[in-house]
Parts: sequence; C-alpha cells; structure tokens
Amino acid sequence: METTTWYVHLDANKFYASCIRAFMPWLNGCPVVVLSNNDGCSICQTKEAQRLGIGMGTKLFEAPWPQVLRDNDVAVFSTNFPLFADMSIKFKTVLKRYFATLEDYSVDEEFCAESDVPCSVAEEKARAAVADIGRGLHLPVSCGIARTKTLAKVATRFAKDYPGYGGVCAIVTDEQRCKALRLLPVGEVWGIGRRHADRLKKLGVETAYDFAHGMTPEWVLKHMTVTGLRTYLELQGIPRLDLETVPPPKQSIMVSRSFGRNVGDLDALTDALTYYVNMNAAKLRRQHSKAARISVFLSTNPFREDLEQDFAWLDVPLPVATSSSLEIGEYARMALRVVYRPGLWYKKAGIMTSEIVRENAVQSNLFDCRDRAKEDRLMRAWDFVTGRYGREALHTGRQAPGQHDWWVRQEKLSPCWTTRREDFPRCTDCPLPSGDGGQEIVWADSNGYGSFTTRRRHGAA
DNA sequence: TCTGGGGTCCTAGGACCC
DNA sequence: TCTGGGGTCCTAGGACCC
Repeated sequence: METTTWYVHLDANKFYASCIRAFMPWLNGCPVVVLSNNDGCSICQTKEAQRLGIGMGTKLFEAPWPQVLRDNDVAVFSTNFPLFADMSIKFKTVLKRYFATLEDYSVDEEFCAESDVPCSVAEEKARAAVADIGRGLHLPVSCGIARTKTLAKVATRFAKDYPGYGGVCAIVTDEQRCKALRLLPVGEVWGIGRRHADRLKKLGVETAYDFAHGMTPEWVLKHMTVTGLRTYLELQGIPRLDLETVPPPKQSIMVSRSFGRNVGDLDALTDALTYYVNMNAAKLRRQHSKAARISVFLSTNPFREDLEQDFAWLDVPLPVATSSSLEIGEYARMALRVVYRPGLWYKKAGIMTSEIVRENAVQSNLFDCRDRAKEDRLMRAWDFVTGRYGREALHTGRQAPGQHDWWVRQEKLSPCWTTRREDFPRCTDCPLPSGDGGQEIVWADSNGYGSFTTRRRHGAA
C-alpha cells in the first residue's frame, strides 16, 4: 500500500470573538467585534458583523460606524489577551488527546500529521476532536485534511465556507484537489500575499489552479523565490513543508505598545519602557535564552500631522548576553535618555532583544564584574512570584506601581473568565422550575456582564 | 480620544578580506 | 601592459504569516 502522510489543519473560527461567546452564549448569532489595542480598529469580526460591512482594520470610531454599531446592537470588546491565550492553551490541550504529532502554528491554528493510515482514519479523529472542542470549550473549529500543509489550509477554507462538510473537509483525490484549486482565488492561498497576487492577476492568473498548473517552476522561482516555489509544489500535492513539532527558539523578541494617551515626560516613558523590558526579559527566560543586543525605540503619533514627528531607534550591544530584567532595564533606560527629546509627544515605545543565544552557551567577558549567578537566582525568584501572583506583584524601583496612566485604552474589556479569580464565572445550583430531574446552573461574572442559564442532569459530571 | 503587535525568510548589493 | 577574484559577512528592503 502506498504510504502517505495526511496533514490535518485545525483552525478556530473567529477565535477572539468565539472566546467571548464561549462565556456569553447569548451572543451566538449576534454581531460581535473585537478591537485592537487602544480600541482603535476591528481585528476580529463575526460573520454577522462582516455582513454589516465591518472588516479587518475598520476604524469603528469614524463615521458611519458608531451609528451602525448602535443600530445593530453590535457587541464590541477590547482585546483580552490573557483570556485568548488561555483559551488557546485549552484548545491545544484537547487536540493532544487525539493527535500525537502537532505543530503549534499560531494562537488559533494547529497542524497535525497522521502517517501510513487511510485518510478516513485521520478524518474520524478530526471529527471527534472538533466535536470535543465544541462540547467542552464552546469553540467552533474548522478542519482541513490533505497531502500537503498548503492543501490542508485550502481544505479548511472549504470546511469554513460550506456547512455541508460539518466542519471537516478532506482533499483526497486529484480530482478533488483540482476542483478546490479552481474555486480558490489565487490571493487566498497561504504564502501568496497581496503583492504577488496583484502581479499574478495582471498575467491572467486568477485562481490557485491557474497558478499551480499554468505557470512554469522557472518563472515562479525567479519572481517569487524559493518560498513561492514551495507553495507552487505544495498546491500540486508535492509536500515541501514539514511539521515543525519543536518550535525553533526566537531570534528576536519585541515588546511594544501604543500608549493610551500622548506621553511627553521622561518619567512616564521610563515607567512604560521598564514595564516592556520586564515582559521581554521574562520571555527570554521562558525560552531559556539570553540576548546580546537590545534596541529601544520611541515614536510619535504619525497620524497627528499637526505635531512634530520623530521615530528614534537605538541599538545597544551588550558586553555579555543576559536575560536579567534589571540589567536589560539599565541599558534600556540609558538608551531612552539618548533618544528622548523633551517637548515631543510620544505615542509608542518598545524594546527588542536580539542576538539571542541559549542560556548555557553564553560567551563571557574578561572585564565583566557582574555577579551573574546571583542575578539569575533573583530572576528565578521573580518569575516564581509573578507566575503565582501576577505580573503586577513585583516592581523594580523605576516603576510606579499601579499608576500606569500611559496604559493602552481598553474601555470594553471582557472579564478574564479563566485566569483571574475574581472573574471566574459563578455557578449557582437551584432547582429547575419544571420537574425534568435536572439542575439549573446560573453563570454570572463580577463585572455585571449578565448571566445565562444552562441545564444539567443530576449525576452528570 | 481611538489608527495593532508581533514574527520569519529571502535576496541583492556593498564592504571587506586575503 | 596586465588594473584580480573568490569568499564571507552584514544590512536594507521586500515579501509573507497570524
């Protein structure tokens, strides 16, 4: 028998909005929108919201949108990353019960692989996993199965668009592959962005099929480099992308945010930058690495043409690679004092760490007189305390606890239902009005977001 | 008032070295 | 007179992803 690896791609539908709906089921069927940082624009919108014309990046504070939101009772939420990240972990934990080989592709997507089995076996597992996630987490998931990762992503598109598939679509035969590619606009292929799509369209290439079967490999290599060629072959059913089961360590880590207001004073900028440094260094330690270079940047609001503009970036090579929040903070604040210009209104700051090495492969420096072992121990203690009591539990002397008035604007924040004790849904047992032998369970949350009822039979888990 | 925040890979071309 | 040539490193820019 021919041996094949079946690539299984799972994608949570409208992930951020679905995380909210999981805890507010009365929003199912209603338009829901999740905003970017600072509540600036839409980054996730349900089908109902899309039908009103809201898309990725729509600036909802501009006309006509405020009126549209009001007229249609659109539920609008700020980003809530603690909630989304935690739901992502739960989603992936369930998948691990079904698939042995997984690749964590993104917050809401996973690739899995099943080798040397008929496609029907992979499909059966996928259907069970999708049903399990729907039941347990109330997250809608779509799944595509094919011989290459790129084709599996194509299949997922069809699983999403056509309810007839019941959430799982497999591309098994060559006939199915060609049919799917003929229906798919070339710009929607994974790996073909807008630039290449525009260029291809000018050459008369409209669909994924036109691309995979109408172009020569030489042309693709010349104009779209080897990455384009990989996509081209994958669409033909020739696997060129493996599952990355072990995520490669990051080569650079960036933490940056826009402020909720314009910031002009150095103290507030120092406070913000120190906060970002602490997040950045914690990410380094989490992947057991250290960085030998940091970069600090500071920028004004480019949309405020009436104000003087500045975009400053400063690289600082470090004497010894480090993951210490304290040491990185010292250099970052030095850099900040260099790039800072009094009198300007800043809108965004950030810190990037790069030249990242494994923490046990650090090149030492003859003139280094820092007690690095002690600092490493201090950081381990720091991580333990903040891991247990939250990021706000510890501060360095440079920070002003609880006074982050530069913090991103999040006026429509949903509760952290799964990660903050005060926000846990409350569960109250009470008898059902009609005697069907069950219990009514009332969920509510501390922010007064309302409550809903669900029924559960006696004795059920 | 509000305009996201991360990342990766590839290539061309210049600098530099022997 | 012949005005090298091969190799590597670095950077900027472009393209892509979620």
